[in-house]
Amino acid sequence: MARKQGSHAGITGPKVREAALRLFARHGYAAVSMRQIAGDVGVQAGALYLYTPDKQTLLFDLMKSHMEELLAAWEAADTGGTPLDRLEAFARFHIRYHLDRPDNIFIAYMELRNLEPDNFAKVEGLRDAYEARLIDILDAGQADGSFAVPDTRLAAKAAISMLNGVTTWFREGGRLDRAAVETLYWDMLRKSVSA
Amino acid sequence: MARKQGSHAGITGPKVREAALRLFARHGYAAVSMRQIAGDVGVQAGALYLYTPDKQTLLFDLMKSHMEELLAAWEAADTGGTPLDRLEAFARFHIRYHLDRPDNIFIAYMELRNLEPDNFAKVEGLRDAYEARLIDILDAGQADGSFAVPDTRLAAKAAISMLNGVTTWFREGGRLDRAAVETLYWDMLRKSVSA
DNA sequence: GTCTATATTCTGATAGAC
DNA sequence: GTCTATCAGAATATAGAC
Repeated sequence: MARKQGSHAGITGPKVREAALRLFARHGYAAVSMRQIAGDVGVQAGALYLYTPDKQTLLFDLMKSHMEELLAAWEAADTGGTPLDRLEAFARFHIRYHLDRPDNIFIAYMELRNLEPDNFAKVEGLRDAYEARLIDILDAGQADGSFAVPDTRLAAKAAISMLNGVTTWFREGGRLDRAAVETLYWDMLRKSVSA
Repeated sequence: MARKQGSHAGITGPKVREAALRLFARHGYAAVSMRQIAGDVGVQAGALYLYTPDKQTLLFDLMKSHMEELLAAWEAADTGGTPLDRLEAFARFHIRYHLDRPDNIFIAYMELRNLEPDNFAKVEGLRDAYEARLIDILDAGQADGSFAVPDTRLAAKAAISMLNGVTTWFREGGRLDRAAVETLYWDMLRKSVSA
């Protein structure tokens, strides 16, 4: 990365990232111009290039940061216990984390195809690492008989797809509140892997 | 729609739609230029405007057609029976239909944000109509005690999210074949709504 | 039914003033 | 650290020849 690291670490750098995240999530990477991002931040288009070498790197940095923070947050949230305990912790963590950051999950799952091959491979690796945490839990439950999951790799993908879906429809102040949604999803997930 | 209906109904019209579908699914609506579509079909960019009034209408027509065909196909596939029978039919139909048309579901769920408000409302209405078919099945099962689904609207969304996920990772000739995938997903869905 | 040519606007990115 | 000015190319869409 050719960005001048730290030397412009004022307030504008983070604002550029925030604006890019919001706009990419809302309209898609390809549909958003550097001028739009600049306008949102309140600077001219040329000024963006003080904070990122190019548009592609801006997207990649956002996705990479998101996945790394997601992984670190789960490591911190995983308190151990029985496979069932851990699966519940995972489900509730995943929903809560993503409802707090709807823009992040949007770009993490929808802009993969706009990454250049090298960047794609790196982000996909991080995503696989996160999925592997869930597979480990399912394997443990399958081994001790608390789950009946014939294919834990497929089940992990199915579970994450289901949980991710919540961000596409949940709206604050709607028919169901966060706690209710969290519990309803956990209830379905728990039963779906039950013995 | 200002397109000259039928008068150019040779072979190029369908080819334009096929190329647009494939390219939009692969790279995203905003990232694909009319020149790329034209190049893929083997005509010049200007010639596309004989088959569509503009790029936006091309996207909208693809999404609308897909949703209408999906609805009609399910109406034909729904053979009735117990709620459990119908849910199994729905799950297997949905997976099979979408694995046969990966490009369609890709744009149907990822390009909504690129539709203009009027077009968005129409496509969302069709999507809601499809979802309503699943809600009906869940309601019936909840009423006769064969399912335990406290919130059928949320459950329908969760189920469709889970089933849709299959298109993001399934590859022909991979570790699992279609029949195995279909059965594994159905098994999870069945348990997730079980009493 | 497709072509070439073109109008107009926008794109990502850079140079250099202040 | 942000500005203005600008480059070179690509975007959608149209006009009119054949």
